[in-house]
Amino acid sequence: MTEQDLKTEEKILEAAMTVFIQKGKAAARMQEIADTAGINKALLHYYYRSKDKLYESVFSIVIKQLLLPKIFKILQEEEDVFALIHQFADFYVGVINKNPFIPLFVIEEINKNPNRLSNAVLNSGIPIEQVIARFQKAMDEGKIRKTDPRQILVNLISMCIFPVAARNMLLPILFNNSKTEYKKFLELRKTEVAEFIIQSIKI
Amino acid sequence: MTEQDLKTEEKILEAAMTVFIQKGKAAARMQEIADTAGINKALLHYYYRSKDKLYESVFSIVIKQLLLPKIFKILQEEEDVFALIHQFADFYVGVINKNPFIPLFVIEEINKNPNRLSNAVLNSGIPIEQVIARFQKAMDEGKIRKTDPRQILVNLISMCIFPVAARNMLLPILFNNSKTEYKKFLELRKTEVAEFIIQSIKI
DNA sequence: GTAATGTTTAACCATTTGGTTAAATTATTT
DNA sequence: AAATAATTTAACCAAATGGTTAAACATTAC
Repeated sequence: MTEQDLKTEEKILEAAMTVFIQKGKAAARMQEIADTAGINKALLHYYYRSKDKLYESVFSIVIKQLLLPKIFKILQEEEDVFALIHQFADFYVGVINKNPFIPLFVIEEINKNPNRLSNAVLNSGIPIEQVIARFQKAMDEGKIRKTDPRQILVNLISMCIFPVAARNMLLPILFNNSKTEYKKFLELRKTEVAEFIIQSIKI
Repeated sequence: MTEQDLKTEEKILEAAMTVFIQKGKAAARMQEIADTAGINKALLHYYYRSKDKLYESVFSIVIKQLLLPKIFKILQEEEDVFALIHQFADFYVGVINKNPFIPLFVIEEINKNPNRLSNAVLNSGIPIEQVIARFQKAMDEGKIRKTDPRQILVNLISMCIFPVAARNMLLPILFNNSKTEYKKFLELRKTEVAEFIIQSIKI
């Protein structure tokens, strides 16, 4: 049944996501994925023939449906540079926070399969150069001080992603293991990061 | 022979480091580590009984000898907040750049063994609170604008670590796969990150 | 109701991999 | 030279794991 089909496939994908993220591809066990999905190994292979194929699917979903399209579109839509930075930080921190597994997943993938993600990004039509150009333009117009615009972009991305990727390190060290405190902290970051950057680059 | 002993043990540790970082613990193969070290599997087990023990050794070295002691001492020595930020960024970017495997290694470890690293940090006597307090003091003195000092610290760490961890993603996207360009970029970051922060928080 | 599809069970296979062992060889020490 | 330690070779084992298969059962479609 189509209805049931989707449900099971969804269940599998979510389970696979969880396990692949927690354990990494190599350490992830098909049995555990099946268990997490509430089905058995045979059915798991019935839907996704191999571990590789399953991983491929998960990766594809994470990248194509969660990361690429939504995130960077903002950069095209927003006119003002400062508003753009705000939108970006707000949305990016939000997405990452909702899917805290993404950064690690992506970072791990990057290092084991360097070309795949960068190709995906490069082929996605994401106008990185346009973003860079936008910063450049703002510099030329005297709105922000002059620096390598890539530094700004890297700073922005770093500050959005890292705190989530390093969550398990920050939690005990900075937040006494209080998850609510950490959540509040991340919530504040949505505006904080943008303000931090704007404060730094505005003239 | 003591001389040879150290050499072989060193070779093994370096090889293990390389492989563990590139592949992650689970995907790392003892055979590959042996090959990388230029020895055979039997000798590998002769020195380090098991994969777990070997990993433990590598992790211990990375954390204790490379990360913890050197990095944060600066924070105690430097008087001026701005100088402190400069020293920190300079040193941190430098260390990470020299050992670009560290961030991923640590991040992976964090997520598979959440307590170990944070315990290490907490038990290392590193005065995180003092760092926070230093920012706080600078705020009280009206030297920097008021924010959650943890935000500053997290920003600092994020901007130092992330660009290296995401190296393989940034390289093709922002630097046309030019390693020299990327290296220049990171070299500049040593001062750039500090300036970026100071510019943002100074009054 | 019957065919098709989804799902379970459970046994099974092939491969990979961590780890061992024992014997032979080479280098070091004393 | 003799003893000791380092290193290699190569065969081997046990466990884990990805993946298969076939038969039975359940559910849904037509």
